[in-house]
Amino acid sequence: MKRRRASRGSGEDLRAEIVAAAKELLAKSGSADAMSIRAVADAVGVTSPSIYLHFADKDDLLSAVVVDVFTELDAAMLSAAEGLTAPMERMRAFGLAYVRFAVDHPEHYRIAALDSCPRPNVDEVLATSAFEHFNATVKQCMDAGIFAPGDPLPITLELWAAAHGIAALMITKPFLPWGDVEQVADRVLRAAALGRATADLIGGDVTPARVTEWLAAQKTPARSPKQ
Amino acid sequence: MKRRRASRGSGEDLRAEIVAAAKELLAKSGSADAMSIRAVADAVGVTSPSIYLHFADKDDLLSAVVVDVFTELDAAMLSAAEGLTAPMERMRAFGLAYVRFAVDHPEHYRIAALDSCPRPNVDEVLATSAFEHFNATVKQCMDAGIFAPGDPLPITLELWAAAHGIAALMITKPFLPWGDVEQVADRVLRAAALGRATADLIGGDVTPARVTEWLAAQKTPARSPKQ
DNA sequence: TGTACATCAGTGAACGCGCGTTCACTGATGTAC
DNA sequence: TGTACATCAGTGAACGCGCGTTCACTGATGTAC
Repeated sequence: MKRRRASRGSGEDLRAEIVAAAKELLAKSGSADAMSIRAVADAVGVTSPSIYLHFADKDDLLSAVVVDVFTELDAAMLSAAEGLTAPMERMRAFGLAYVRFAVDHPEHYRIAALDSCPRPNVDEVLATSAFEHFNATVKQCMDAGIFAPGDPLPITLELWAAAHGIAALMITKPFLPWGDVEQVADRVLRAAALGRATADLIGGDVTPARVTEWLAAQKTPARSPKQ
Repeated sequence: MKRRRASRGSGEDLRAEIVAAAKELLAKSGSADAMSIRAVADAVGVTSPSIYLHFADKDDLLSAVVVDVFTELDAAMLSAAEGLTAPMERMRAFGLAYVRFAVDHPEHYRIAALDSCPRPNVDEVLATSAFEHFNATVKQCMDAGIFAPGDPLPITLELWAAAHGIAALMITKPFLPWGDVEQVADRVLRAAALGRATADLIGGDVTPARVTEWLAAQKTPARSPKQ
Protein backbone atom coordinates (compact mmCIF):
# COMPACT_ATOMS: atom_id res chain seq x y z
CA MET A 1 0.00 0.00 0.00
CA LYS A 2 1.27 3.44 -0.93
CA ARG A 3 0.16 6.51 0.93
CA ARG A 4 0.38 10.13 -0.01
CA ARG A 5 2.87 12.00 2.11
CA ALA A 6 1.20 14.09 4.82
CA SER A 7 1.32 17.83 4.42
CA ARG A 8 3.13 19.90 6.99
CA GLY A 9 0.58 20.45 9.70
CA SER A 10 -1.32 17.20 9.41
CA GLY A 11 0.81 14.94 11.55
CA GLU A 12 -2.27 14.18 13.65
CA ASP A 13 -3.91 12.34 10.78
CA LEU A 14 -1.23 9.67 10.56
CA ARG A 15 -1.12 9.46 14.34
CA ALA A 16 -4.81 8.69 14.45
CA GLU A 17 -4.43 6.18 11.63
CA ILE A 18 -1.65 4.44 13.53
CA VAL A 19 -3.75 4.16 16.68
CA ALA A 20 -6.66 2.81 14.66
CA ALA A 21 -4.46 0.25 12.92
CA ALA A 22 -2.92 -0.79 16.23
CA LYS A 23 -6.38 -1.28 17.70
CA GLU A 24 -7.47 -3.37 14.76
CA LEU A 25 -4.33 -5.52 14.89
CA LEU A 26 -4.78 -5.97 18.61
CA ALA A 27 -8.34 -7.10 18.09
CA LYS A 28 -7.19 -9.74 15.64
CA SER A 29 -3.90 -10.89 17.01
CA GLY A 30 -4.41 -11.36 20.71
CA SER A 31 -2.06 -9.76 23.15
CA ALA A 32 0.10 -6.67 23.26
CA ASP A 33 3.13 -8.79 22.43
CA ALA A 34 1.46 -10.02 19.28
CA MET A 35 1.02 -6.46 18.04
CA SER A 36 4.33 -5.43 16.51
CA ILE A 37 5.45 -1.99 15.43
CA ARG A 38 6.27 -3.46 12.05
CA ALA A 39 2.80 -4.93 11.59
CA VAL A 40 1.18 -1.66 12.56
CA ALA A 41 3.38 0.26 10.13
CA ASP A 42 2.52 -2.25 7.42
CA ALA A 43 -1.19 -1.92 8.07
CA VAL A 44 -1.02 1.86 7.79
CA GLY A 45 1.11 1.60 4.65
CA VAL A 46 4.20 3.18 6.09
CA THR A 47 7.64 1.94 7.16
CA SER A 48 8.26 1.08 10.78
CA PRO A 49 10.59 4.00 11.62
CA SER A 50 7.73 6.35 10.75
CA ILE A 51 5.91 5.19 13.87
CA TYR A 52 8.63 6.83 15.91
CA LEU A 53 7.78 10.21 14.45
CA HIS A 54 4.48 9.98 16.33
CA PHE A 55 5.20 7.80 19.36
CA ALA A 56 8.27 7.63 21.57
CA ASP A 57 8.22 3.83 21.66
CA LYS A 58 5.94 0.83 21.63
CA ASP A 59 4.59 1.43 25.12
CA ASP A 60 3.69 4.94 24.15
CA LEU A 61 1.64 3.64 21.24
CA LEU A 62 -0.02 1.10 23.49
CA SER A 63 -0.95 3.77 25.98
CA ALA A 64 -2.55 5.75 23.20
CA VAL A 65 -4.58 2.69 22.24
CA VAL A 66 -5.68 2.18 25.85
CA VAL A 67 -6.81 5.80 26.07
CA ASP A 68 -8.75 5.32 22.87
CA VAL A 69 -10.39 2.14 24.15
CA PHE A 70 -11.47 3.78 27.40
CA THR A 71 -12.92 6.69 25.47
CA GLU A 72 -14.89 4.30 23.31
CA LEU A 73 -16.07 2.38 26.36
CA ASP A 74 -17.23 5.54 28.03
CA ALA A 75 -19.14 6.56 24.94
CA ALA A 76 -20.83 3.16 24.81
CA MET A 77 -21.85 3.42 28.45
CA LEU A 78 -23.18 6.95 28.14
CA SER A 79 -25.18 6.11 25.07
CA ALA A 80 -26.67 3.05 26.77
CA ALA A 81 -27.86 5.13 29.71
CA GLU A 82 -29.15 7.97 27.57
CA GLY A 83 -32.63 9.04 28.52
CA LEU A 84 -32.69 6.96 31.70
CA THR A 85 -33.09 8.94 34.90
CA ALA A 86 -33.84 6.44 37.69
CA PRO A 87 -30.47 5.79 39.34
CA MET A 88 -30.86 2.02 39.46
CA GLU A 89 -31.86 1.97 35.81
CA ARG A 90 -28.86 4.06 34.86
CA MET A 91 -26.55 1.87 36.86
CA ARG A 92 -27.92 -1.25 35.25
CA ALA A 93 -27.52 0.26 31.78
CA PHE A 94 -23.95 1.25 32.56
CA GLY A 95 -23.07 -2.19 33.84
CA LEU A 96 -24.67 -4.01 30.95
CA ALA A 97 -22.98 -1.73 28.43
CA TYR A 98 -19.68 -2.32 30.19
CA VAL A 99 -19.92 -6.10 29.99
CA ARG A 100 -21.26 -5.97 26.47
CA PHE A 101 -18.33 -3.82 25.38
CA ALA A 102 -15.83 -6.18 27.00
CA VAL A 103 -17.36 -9.24 25.37
CA ASP A 104 -17.67 -7.53 22.00
CA HIS A 105 -14.08 -6.26 22.06
CA PRO A 106 -12.30 -8.89 24.11
CA GLU A 107 -8.78 -8.04 22.99
CA HIS A 108 -9.27 -4.33 23.53
CA TYR A 109 -10.72 -5.00 26.94
CA ARG A 110 -7.83 -7.29 27.68
CA ILE A 111 -5.13 -4.70 27.15
CA ALA A 112 -7.14 -1.98 28.87
CA ALA A 113 -8.31 -3.83 31.94
CA LEU A 114 -6.71 -7.28 32.13
CA ASP A 115 -3.08 -6.47 31.52
CA SER A 116 -1.15 -4.30 33.89
CA CYS A 117 -0.64 -1.11 31.97
CA PRO A 118 2.86 -0.28 30.80
CA ARG A 119 2.57 3.33 31.94
CA PRO A 120 0.42 3.53 35.08
CA ASN A 121 -0.61 7.10 34.39
CA VAL A 122 -2.76 6.12 31.43
CA ASP A 123 -5.11 4.73 34.00
CA GLU A 124 -5.97 8.21 34.95
CA VAL A 125 -8.33 8.00 32.02
CA LEU A 126 -10.11 5.43 34.04
CA ALA A 127 -10.25 7.91 36.86
CA THR A 128 -11.87 10.43 34.56
CA SER A 129 -14.48 9.40 32.02
CA ALA A 130 -16.05 5.95 32.35
CA PHE A 131 -15.11 5.50 35.97
CA GLU A 132 -16.27 8.97 36.95
CA HIS A 133 -19.62 8.50 35.27
CA PHE A 134 -20.18 5.24 37.06
CA ASN A 135 -19.13 6.72 40.36
CA ALA A 136 -21.58 9.59 39.90
CA THR A 137 -24.41 7.13 39.36
CA VAL A 138 -23.54 5.28 42.52
CA LYS A 139 -23.72 8.63 44.28
CA GLN A 140 -27.18 9.12 42.83
CA CYS A 141 -28.20 5.75 44.21
CA MET A 142 -27.04 6.90 47.62
CA ASP A 143 -29.00 10.09 47.36
CA ALA A 144 -32.03 8.05 46.37
CA GLY A 145 -31.61 6.01 49.55
CA ILE A 146 -30.75 2.77 47.78
CA PHE A 147 -27.29 2.61 49.28
CA ALA A 148 -26.33 3.93 52.70
CA PRO A 149 -24.97 7.48 52.40
CA GLY A 150 -21.22 7.99 52.44
CA ASP A 151 -18.30 7.85 50.06
CA PRO A 152 -19.48 6.25 46.80
CA LEU A 153 -15.99 5.10 45.85
CA PRO A 154 -15.90 1.77 47.73
CA ILE A 155 -19.27 0.81 46.28
CA THR A 156 -18.17 1.84 42.82
CA LEU A 157 -15.09 -0.35 43.11
CA GLU A 158 -17.23 -3.18 44.42
CA LEU A 159 -19.72 -3.02 41.59
CA TRP A 160 -16.97 -2.54 39.09
CA ALA A 161 -15.38 -5.71 40.42
CA ALA A 162 -18.61 -7.59 39.74
CA ALA A 163 -18.83 -6.29 36.18
CA HIS A 164 -15.16 -6.87 35.59
CA GLY A 165 -15.29 -10.35 37.06
CA ILE A 166 -18.05 -11.60 34.85
CA ALA A 167 -16.61 -9.86 31.78
CA ALA A 168 -13.10 -11.16 32.38
CA LEU A 169 -14.20 -14.74 33.01
CA MET A 170 -16.44 -14.80 29.97
CA ILE A 171 -13.48 -13.65 27.89
CA THR A 172 -10.76 -15.88 29.30
CA LYS A 173 -12.90 -18.96 29.92
CA PRO A 174 -15.37 -18.87 27.04
CA PHE A 175 -15.87 -22.63 27.17
CA LEU A 176 -17.70 -22.50 30.50
CA PRO A 177 -21.49 -22.74 30.33
CA TRP A 178 -22.27 -19.05 30.63
CA GLY A 179 -25.49 -18.89 28.73
CA ASP A 180 -26.70 -15.61 27.27
CA VAL A 181 -24.24 -12.78 27.91
CA GLU A 182 -26.82 -10.11 28.53
CA GLN A 183 -28.84 -12.28 30.87
CA VAL A 184 -25.91 -13.49 32.98
CA ALA A 185 -24.44 -10.00 33.22
CA ASP A 186 -27.78 -8.63 34.31
CA ARG A 187 -28.17 -11.35 36.91
CA VAL A 188 -24.68 -10.78 38.37
CA LEU A 189 -24.91 -7.01 38.38
CA ARG A 190 -28.34 -7.05 39.98
CA ALA A 191 -27.17 -9.41 42.68
CA ALA A 192 -24.12 -7.24 43.37
CA ALA A 193 -26.14 -4.06 43.69
CA LEU A 194 -28.90 -5.73 45.65
CA GLY A 195 -26.35 -7.39 47.92
CA ARG A 196 -24.71 -4.08 48.73
CA ALA A 197 -28.06 -2.45 49.37
CA THR A 198 -29.21 -5.31 51.61
CA ALA A 199 -25.93 -5.39 53.50
CA ASP A 200 -26.36 -1.69 54.18
CA LEU A 201 -29.93 -2.43 55.25
CA ILE A 202 -28.90 -5.09 57.73
CA GLY A 203 -26.16 -2.81 58.93
CA GLY A 204 -23.50 -3.52 61.52
CA ASP A 205 -21.12 -6.37 61.09
CA VAL A 206 -22.61 -8.62 58.45
CA THR A 207 -21.31 -12.02 59.52
CA PRO A 208 -22.35 -15.18 57.70
CA ALA A 209 -24.32 -16.23 60.78
CA ARG A 210 -26.26 -12.99 60.87
CA VAL A 211 -26.99 -13.18 57.18
CA THR A 212 -28.31 -16.70 57.54
CA GLU A 213 -30.44 -15.56 60.45
CA TRP A 214 -31.66 -12.47 58.62
CA LEU A 215 -32.63 -14.48 55.58
CA ALA A 216 -34.55 -16.94 57.76
CA ALA A 217 -36.32 -14.06 59.50
CA GLN A 218 -37.36 -12.68 56.11
CA LYS A 219 -38.86 -15.96 55.11
CA THR A 220 -40.66 -17.39 58.11
CA PRO A 221 -43.31 -14.69 58.51
CA ALA A 222 -43.76 -14.97 54.75
CA ARG A 223 -43.30 -11.24 54.49
CA SER A 224 -42.98 -10.38 50.86
CA PRO A 225 -42.81 -7.04 49.03
CA LYS A 226 -46.12 -5.44 48.16
CA GLN A 227 -45.74 -6.91 44.64
CA MET B 1 25.32 -24.37 38.43
CA LYS B 2 26.21 -28.01 37.89
CA ARG B 3 23.74 -30.77 38.55
CA ARG B 4 24.26 -34.46 38.95
CA ARG B 5 22.86 -36.45 36.09
CA ALA B 6 19.56 -38.11 36.94
CA SER B 7 19.54 -41.85 37.28
CA ARG B 8 17.49 -43.97 34.93
CA GLY B 9 14.05 -43.95 36.45
CA SER B 10 14.07 -40.54 38.06
CA GLY B 11 12.99 -38.41 35.14
CA GLU B 12 10.12 -37.14 37.24
CA ASP B 13 12.47 -35.32 39.60
CA LEU B 14 13.83 -33.01 36.93
CA ARG B 15 10.36 -32.53 35.55
CA ALA B 16 9.15 -31.31 38.92
CA GLU B 17 12.20 -29.10 39.30
CA ILE B 18 11.52 -27.54 35.91
CA VAL B 19 7.91 -26.79 36.80
CA ALA B 20 9.03 -25.29 40.11
CA ALA B 21 11.67 -23.14 38.42
CA ALA B 22 9.18 -22.02 35.79
CA LYS B 23 6.73 -21.02 38.51
CA GLU B 24 9.37 -19.05 40.33
CA LEU B 25 10.51 -17.29 37.19
CA LEU B 26 6.93 -16.50 36.32
CA ALA B 27 6.40 -15.01 39.74
CA LYS B 28 9.36 -12.71 39.27
CA SER B 29 9.28 -11.87 35.62
CA GLY B 30 5.68 -11.01 34.88
CA SER B 31 3.95 -12.66 31.98
CA ALA B 32 4.20 -15.96 30.16
CA ASP B 33 6.20 -14.27 27.41
CA ALA B 34 8.78 -13.14 29.95
CA MET B 35 9.38 -16.70 31.02
CA SER B 36 11.76 -18.24 28.49
CA ILE B 37 12.75 -21.86 28.09
CA ARG B 38 16.35 -20.77 28.32
CA ALA B 39 15.86 -18.96 31.61
CA VAL B 40 14.03 -21.93 33.09
CA ALA B 41 16.81 -24.29 31.99
CA ASP B 42 19.37 -21.90 33.48
CA ALA B 43 17.53 -21.77 36.78
CA VAL B 44 17.42 -25.55 37.00
CA GLY B 45 21.07 -25.79 36.02
CA VAL B 46 20.51 -27.60 32.76
CA THR B 47 20.76 -26.68 29.09
CA SER B 48 17.67 -25.60 27.21
CA PRO B 49 17.29 -28.69 25.00
CA SER B 50 16.91 -30.74 28.18
CA ILE B 51 13.55 -29.14 28.75
CA TYR B 52 12.31 -30.90 25.64
CA LEU B 53 13.02 -34.25 27.21
CA HIS B 54 10.22 -33.50 29.65
CA PHE B 55 7.85 -31.20 27.82
CA ALA B 56 6.78 -31.18 24.20
CA ASP B 57 7.11 -27.43 23.89
CA LYS B 58 6.76 -24.18 25.81
CA ASP B 59 2.97 -24.33 25.95
CA ASP B 60 3.19 -27.80 27.41
CA LEU B 61 5.43 -26.51 30.20
CA LEU B 62 3.07 -23.63 30.80
CA SER B 63 0.12 -25.98 31.05
CA ALA B 64 2.00 -27.98 33.67
CA VAL B 65 2.59 -24.79 35.63
CA VAL B 66 -1.09 -23.88 35.42
CA VAL B 67 -2.08 -27.30 36.70
CA ASP B 68 0.36 -26.88 39.56
CA VAL B 69 -1.02 -23.45 40.42
CA PHE B 70 -4.60 -24.70 40.48
CA THR B 71 -3.59 -27.55 42.71
CA GLU B 72 -1.92 -25.13 45.10
CA LEU B 73 -4.95 -22.85 45.02
CA ASP B 74 -7.25 -25.73 45.81
CA ALA B 75 -5.07 -26.77 48.73
CA ALA B 76 -5.10 -23.21 50.09
CA MET B 77 -8.89 -23.08 49.85
CA LEU B 78 -9.42 -26.44 51.48
CA SER B 79 -7.09 -25.64 54.33
CA ALA B 80 -8.81 -22.30 54.90
CA ALA B 81 -12.19 -23.97 55.22
CA GLU B 82 -10.92 -26.84 57.36
CA GLY B 83 -13.07 -27.40 60.40
CA LEU B 84 -15.83 -25.09 59.23
CA THR B 85 -19.18 -26.72 58.72
CA ALA B 86 -21.77 -23.95 58.31
CA PRO B 87 -22.16 -23.57 54.52
CA MET B 88 -21.96 -19.78 54.56
CA GLU B 89 -18.83 -19.91 56.70
CA ARG B 90 -17.24 -22.39 54.36
CA MET B 91 -18.12 -20.32 51.34
CA ARG B 92 -16.70 -17.22 52.93
CA ALA B 93 -13.47 -19.03 53.82
CA PHE B 94 -13.17 -20.36 50.27
CA GLY B 95 -13.72 -16.94 48.77
CA LEU B 96 -11.30 -15.19 51.08
CA ALA B 97 -8.63 -17.84 50.52
CA TYR B 98 -9.16 -17.49 46.78
CA VAL B 99 -8.65 -13.74 46.76
CA ARG B 100 -5.76 -13.98 49.21
CA PHE B 101 -4.05 -16.55 46.99
CA ALA B 102 -4.49 -14.36 43.92
CA VAL B 103 -3.12 -11.29 45.66
CA ASP B 104 -0.22 -13.21 47.20
CA HIS B 105 0.74 -14.87 43.91
CA PRO B 106 -0.33 -12.31 41.33
CA GLU B 107 1.75 -13.64 38.47
CA HIS B 108 0.66 -17.22 39.05
CA TYR B 109 -2.93 -16.10 39.23
CA ARG B 110 -2.43 -14.11 36.08
CA ILE B 111 -1.36 -17.03 33.92
CA ALA B 112 -3.93 -19.37 35.47
CA ALA B 113 -6.99 -17.13 35.39
CA LEU B 114 -6.26 -13.89 33.55
CA ASP B 115 -4.61 -15.14 30.41
CA SER B 116 -6.45 -17.33 27.99
CA CYS B 117 -4.87 -20.70 28.39
CA PRO B 118 -2.72 -22.03 25.57
CA ARG B 119 -4.30 -25.49 25.80
CA PRO B 120 -7.96 -25.15 26.74
CA ASN B 121 -8.08 -28.62 28.22
CA VAL B 122 -5.84 -27.68 31.15
CA ASP B 123 -8.82 -25.79 32.39
CA GLU B 124 -10.45 -29.05 33.17
CA VAL B 125 -8.42 -28.88 36.36
CA LEU B 126 -10.58 -25.96 37.16
CA ALA B 127 -13.58 -28.14 36.53
CA THR B 128 -12.23 -30.66 39.00
CA SER B 129 -10.57 -29.54 42.22
CA ALA B 130 -10.98 -25.90 43.32
CA PHE B 131 -14.03 -25.28 41.19
CA GLU B 132 -15.72 -28.50 42.22
CA HIS B 133 -15.17 -27.80 45.89
CA PHE B 134 -16.65 -24.37 45.56
CA ASN B 135 -19.58 -25.69 43.61
CA ALA B 136 -20.27 -28.29 46.30
CA THR B 137 -20.40 -25.58 48.95
CA VAL B 138 -22.87 -23.59 46.91
CA LYS B 139 -24.97 -26.72 46.77
CA GLN B 140 -24.76 -26.94 50.57
CA CYS B 141 -26.00 -23.37 50.80
CA MET B 142 -28.95 -24.35 48.66
CA ASP B 143 -29.71 -27.33 50.86
CA ALA B 144 -29.52 -25.03 53.87
CA GLY B 145 -32.15 -22.81 52.27
CA ILE B 146 -29.86 -19.85 51.76
CA PHE B 147 -30.14 -19.95 48.01
CA ALA B 148 -33.19 -21.09 46.10
CA PRO B 149 -32.86 -24.77 45.20
CA GLY B 150 -31.78 -25.73 41.70
CA ASP B 151 -28.57 -26.10 39.71
CA PRO B 152 -25.71 -24.65 41.77
CA LEU B 153 -23.55 -23.97 38.71
CA PRO B 154 -24.93 -20.55 37.73
CA ILE B 155 -24.53 -19.35 41.31
CA THR B 156 -21.04 -20.77 41.52
CA LEU B 157 -20.08 -18.93 38.35
CA GLU B 158 -21.68 -15.78 39.69
CA LEU B 159 -19.83 -15.88 43.00
CA TRP B 160 -16.65 -16.88 41.28
CA ALA B 161 -17.03 -13.81 39.09
CA ALA B 162 -17.21 -11.64 42.19
CA ALA B 163 -14.09 -13.18 43.69
CA HIS B 164 -12.28 -13.08 40.38
CA GLY B 165 -13.32 -9.49 39.73
CA ILE B 166 -11.97 -8.13 42.97
CA ALA B 167 -8.82 -10.25 42.76
CA ALA B 168 -8.11 -9.32 39.17
CA LEU B 169 -8.66 -5.60 39.70
CA MET B 170 -6.50 -5.53 42.79
CA ILE B 171 -3.72 -7.16 40.81
CA THR B 172 -3.93 -5.17 37.61
CA LYS B 173 -4.85 -1.82 39.17
CA PRO B 174 -2.94 -1.86 42.45
CA PHE B 175 -2.78 1.93 42.60
CA LEU B 176 -6.53 2.27 43.19
CA PRO B 177 -7.58 2.94 46.80
CA TRP B 178 -8.52 -0.61 47.71
CA GLY B 179 -7.77 -0.53 51.40
CA ASP B 180 -7.17 -3.76 53.27
CA VAL B 181 -7.31 -6.80 50.98
CA GLU B 182 -9.05 -9.10 53.42
CA GLN B 183 -11.64 -6.53 54.36
CA VAL B 184 -12.54 -5.51 50.81
CA ALA B 185 -12.67 -9.10 49.65
CA ASP B 186 -14.94 -9.98 52.52
CA ARG B 187 -17.20 -7.06 51.79
CA VAL B 188 -17.51 -7.89 48.11
CA LEU B 189 -18.03 -11.60 48.62
CA ARG B 190 -20.63 -11.06 51.31
CA ALA B 191 -22.51 -8.63 49.12
CA ALA B 192 -22.42 -11.05 46.20
CA ALA B 193 -23.74 -13.96 48.25
CA LEU B 194 -26.29 -11.84 50.05
CA GLY B 195 -27.41 -10.31 46.77
CA ARG B 196 -28.03 -13.69 45.23
CA ALA B 197 -29.90 -14.87 48.33
CA THR B 198 -32.02 -11.74 48.44
CA ALA B 199 -32.76 -11.87 44.73
CA ASP B 200 -33.97 -15.43 45.21
CA LEU B 201 -36.03 -14.19 48.16
CA ILE B 202 -37.73 -11.46 46.17
CA GLY B 203 -38.24 -13.93 43.37
CA GLY B 204 -39.77 -13.34 40.00
CA ASP B 205 -38.29 -10.82 37.63
CA VAL B 206 -36.00 -8.63 39.71
CA THR B 207 -36.24 -5.34 37.87
CA PRO B 208 -34.47 -2.25 39.17
CA ALA B 209 -37.85 -0.72 39.95
CA ARG B 210 -38.94 -3.72 42.00
CA VAL B 211 -35.66 -3.75 43.89
CA THR B 212 -36.02 -0.07 44.73
CA GLU B 213 -39.56 -0.71 45.87
CA TRP B 214 -38.59 -3.78 47.88
CA LEU B 215 -35.79 -1.93 49.61
CA ALA B 216 -38.14 0.91 50.50
CA ALA B 217 -40.67 -1.57 51.87
CA GLN B 218 -37.99 -3.13 54.05
CA LYS B 219 -37.10 0.20 55.52
CA THR B 220 -40.30 2.05 56.16
CA PRO B 221 -41.73 -0.28 58.81
CA ALA B 222 -38.24 -0.20 60.38
CA ARG B 223 -38.24 -3.94 60.42
CA SER B 224 -34.83 -5.19 61.41
CA PRO B 225 -33.48 -8.70 62.17
CA LYS B 226 -33.76 -9.90 65.72
CA GLN B 227 -30.10 -8.87 66.28
C1' DT C 1 33.41 -60.10 40.64
C1' DG C 2 34.66 -58.21 36.02
C1' DT C 3 33.92 -56.73 31.44
C1' DA C 4 31.42 -55.42 27.15
C1' DC C 5 27.71 -53.10 25.70
C1' DA C 6 23.03 -50.83 25.06
C1' DT C 7 20.42 -47.14 26.75
C1' DC C 8 19.05 -42.61 27.08
C1' DA C 9 19.51 -38.12 30.13
C1' DG C 10 21.68 -34.26 29.14
C1' DT C 11 25.01 -31.31 25.94
C1' DG C 12 26.94 -27.75 22.73
C1' DA C 13 26.42 -25.53 18.75
C1' DA C 14 23.68 -23.84 15.57
C1' DC C 15 19.27 -22.74 12.81
C1' DG C 16 16.09 -19.08 11.40
C1' DC C 17 13.04 -15.74 13.00
C1' DG C 18 10.83 -11.45 14.18
C1' DC C 19 11.40 -8.08 17.12
C1' DG C 20 12.30 -2.79 18.76
C1' DT C 21 15.02 0.64 17.53
C1' DT C 22 18.78 3.65 15.09
C1' DC C 23 20.74 6.20 11.49
C1' DA C 24 22.00 8.67 7.58
C1' DC C 25 19.21 9.66 3.74
C1' DT C 26 15.62 11.57 0.29
C1' DG C 27 12.56 14.28 -1.75
C1' DA C 28 7.85 16.57 -1.51
C1' DT C 29 6.09 20.60 0.76
C1' DG C 30 5.88 25.20 1.90
C1' DT C 31 8.18 29.78 2.14
C1' DA C 32 11.22 33.87 1.32
C1' DC C 33 12.64 36.73 -1.89
C1' DT D 1 4.69 34.65 -11.18
C1' DG D 2 9.29 32.19 -10.77
C1' DT D 3 13.17 30.35 -8.45
C1' DA D 4 16.27 28.99 -4.62
C1' DC D 5 16.18 27.01 -0.46
C1' DA D 6 15.01 25.30 4.37
C1' DT D 7 12.13 22.08 6.54
C1' DC D 8 10.85 17.77 8.10
C1' DA D 9 7.58 13.51 7.05
C1' DG D 10 8.75 9.36 5.67
C1' DT D 11 12.50 5.80 3.84
C1' DG D 12 15.72 1.78 3.39
C1' DA D 13 19.02 -0.71 5.37
C1' DA D 14 20.96 -2.32 9.14
C1' DC D 15 22.00 -3.12 14.31
C1' DG D 16 21.93 -6.46 18.07
C1' DC D 17 19.08 -9.31 20.69
C1' DG D 18 16.73 -13.20 22.72
C1' DC D 19 13.78 -16.36 21.45
C1' DG D 20 11.91 -21.57 20.50
C1' DT D 21 13.55 -25.39 18.63
C1' DT D 22 16.68 -28.98 16.15
C1' DC D 23 20.42 -32.03 15.70
C1' DA D 24 24.19 -34.97 16.01
C1' DC D 25 26.81 -35.91 19.97
C1' DT D 26 28.68 -37.70 24.66
C1' DG D 27 29.30 -40.18 28.46
C1' DA D 28 27.30 -41.82 32.98
C1' DT D 29 24.10 -45.43 34.27
C1' DG D 30 22.45 -49.89 34.49
C1' DT D 31 22.43 -54.65 32.64
C1' DA D 32 23.69 -59.17 30.39
C1' DC D 33 26.87 -62.45 30.40
